Amino acid sequence: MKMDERKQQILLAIIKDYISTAEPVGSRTISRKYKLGVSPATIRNEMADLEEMGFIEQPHTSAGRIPSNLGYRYYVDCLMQLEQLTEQEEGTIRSGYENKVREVAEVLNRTGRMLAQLTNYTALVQTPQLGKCSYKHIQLVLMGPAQAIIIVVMDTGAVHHQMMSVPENITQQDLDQISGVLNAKLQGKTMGSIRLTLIKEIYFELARHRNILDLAIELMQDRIASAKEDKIYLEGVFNILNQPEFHNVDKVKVLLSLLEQEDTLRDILETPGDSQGITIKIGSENNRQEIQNCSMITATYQMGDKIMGTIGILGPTRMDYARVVTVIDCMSRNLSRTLERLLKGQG
Amino acid sequence: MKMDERKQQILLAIIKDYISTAEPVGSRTISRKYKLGVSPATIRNEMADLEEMGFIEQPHTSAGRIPSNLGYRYYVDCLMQLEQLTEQEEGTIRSGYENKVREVAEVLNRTGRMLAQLTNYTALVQTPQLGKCSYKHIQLVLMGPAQAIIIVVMDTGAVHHQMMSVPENITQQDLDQISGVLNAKLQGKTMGSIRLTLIKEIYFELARHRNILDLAIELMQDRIASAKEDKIYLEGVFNILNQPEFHNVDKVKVLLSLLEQEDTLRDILETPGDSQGITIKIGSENNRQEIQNCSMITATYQMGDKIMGTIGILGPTRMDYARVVTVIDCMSRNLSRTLERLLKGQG
DNA sequence: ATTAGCACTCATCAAATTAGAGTGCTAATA
DNA sequence: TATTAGCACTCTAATTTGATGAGTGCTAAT
Repeated sequence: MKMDERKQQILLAIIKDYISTAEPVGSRTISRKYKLGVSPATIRNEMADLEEMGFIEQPHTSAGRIPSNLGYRYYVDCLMQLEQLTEQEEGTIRSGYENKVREVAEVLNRTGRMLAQLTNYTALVQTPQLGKCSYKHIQLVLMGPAQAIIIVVMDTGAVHHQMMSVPENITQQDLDQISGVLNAKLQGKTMGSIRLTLIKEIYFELARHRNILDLAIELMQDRIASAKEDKIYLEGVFNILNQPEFHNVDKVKVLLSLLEQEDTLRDILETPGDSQGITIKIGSENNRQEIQNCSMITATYQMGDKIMGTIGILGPTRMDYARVVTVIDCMSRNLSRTLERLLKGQG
Repeated sequence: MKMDERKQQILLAIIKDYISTAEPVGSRTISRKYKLGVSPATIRNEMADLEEMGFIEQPHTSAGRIPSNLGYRYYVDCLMQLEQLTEQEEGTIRSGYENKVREVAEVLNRTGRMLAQLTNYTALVQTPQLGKCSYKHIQLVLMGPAQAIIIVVMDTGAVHHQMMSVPENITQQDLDQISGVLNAKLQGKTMGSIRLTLIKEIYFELARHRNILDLAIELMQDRIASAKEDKIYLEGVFNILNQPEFHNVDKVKVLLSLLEQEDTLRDILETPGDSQGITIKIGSENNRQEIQNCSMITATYQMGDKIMGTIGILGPTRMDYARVVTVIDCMSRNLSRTLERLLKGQG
């Protein structure tokens, strides 16, 4: 069977209608609302074909048709026409980013809120991945008789800190000395790029403070790099409760218990390969089977030309793909631009 | 009408039964399950009295009785007998706190998770309130040609940071000088306690860097102190979906949209006066009318003898008060102890 | 003061009924 | 040959009905 022009139009009509009404679409509706110039009977025949081809399905005998995952996929790949944002929406976004911002975290936070608000779905925003950014400044600060804090500033502007124990007799001068050497050796280096030889150099220069160094380097590598690899902001979780597919509390429960764990969020956001740009995962294409009735649209954002993280929208498979793609595209560009401006130029 | 011994016992039975079953309690049930040695008819008479007194109410004519807010209040104030935690639970808590912890944030996070897990309700954990803790260390770090980060370490171990613009020609030496003066003047001072005279002293010593100072002090006072006054961790939100009173999606929606805003969380956690120890707010006693069918049990935690923040459990008014009070009491003590150990002694 | 007995109320559940949307097929039509 | 009108059929969802049973309040007996 071939996919001719008319079949495409009918499929498009079914998908558009289902996206906006959440009700199975019947032949009569199509012939009335989307004037294709043919009678319901003809549409019925075509629909039988589309069903056989796997693009649509029938919830039960006497109901209309709904798109299948394959149908959505075809729509997204071949039929979808992107929407334009309204003047007003563009304005909202622009002013959201133009507003004075000093911190990366704040920008990301705001991004999440705007995404959720503009799409009415749930937004996920991943903070920059530390492995990919480099040390800007390292500072050890004495806190108490045997305690210090190690503060690590990355070139993205992110600041991480961690308590550590130090020998009783250590002074702030000692710590300053250590900080000095660490800075000299590590500044500008990516976390991933630190080699053993470099570490040896540091130990050589600071043989006296061996045990503090052990701890400091362990903290910098393990703790800060792995434990806090990236954080994921969630925004607009309750938006999803407005969708009719989540009027059943059990489904909500499954989803919420999933979203409450950051690990799974990371899993959900992940895209196969290092795909740049926009990725759409529909239903069973998702990494988690708990969200088989959801779709995920993600985009990466970058600083300069390094991809630093991902933002995404989670909604039902019946989501408004055209709109979400437009929004997320616009937002990821704005986000990249803003971050760059924030860090390179002056905030 | 007077509240005699038997009325109390009947009220207690109703409340206990309703807490565990979520179903209206009838006279027959009480006489059978809780052998008070009287017939259902007698209990019916007493129940009519209790209803007139406002302690219980009838959802509809042919149903049993459920406790009213006033009934819960009487229970909590006069009838409730605290539960003991099991050996195992005590163990869980102890080991949860014994595990190596280096950071305040981590301890609080874990506290939230344990609270949610032990009670099966939603846990709220407020981070230490900045206004009440004092500056330990202030550091300005040059980031770029005209940008710096101000890092503020509090005596609680909390670290706050904020980007700021600085004049083009400023050097790290300048910033070190400023940091030095700020430290000398502000170390050990509470945020609330800084007086104008002190600020003047600082300006006098650093007249040269007036504009940086303006910004730094503004940031320290406004931004860090107010914007980040305290953060509130939410844990186990989806636990509440297990409660039959939230089997209706609309109610869930109201609750979730409330919990998604940190401001309202703060509002909800707030207790009238500076009440130390455990506070119970039942139904309409809550600050927000959206949670009139919920109760909130909170406890404060301290460092030394300063009250630093609040932890709380949010559940339906039909929550297991006896258990939650025990759990939260135990947790807040453990938390206070752990924080003290973490900061005073060595982590 | 307590209790047995009884009439009464009301929510809940299941079965029966109805209404309507939508289909697939067939035969007529262009 | 492609399209369409017409019609019988199917199935869901909504509504109605009736039965069930839990629970009450009242009264009169204990």
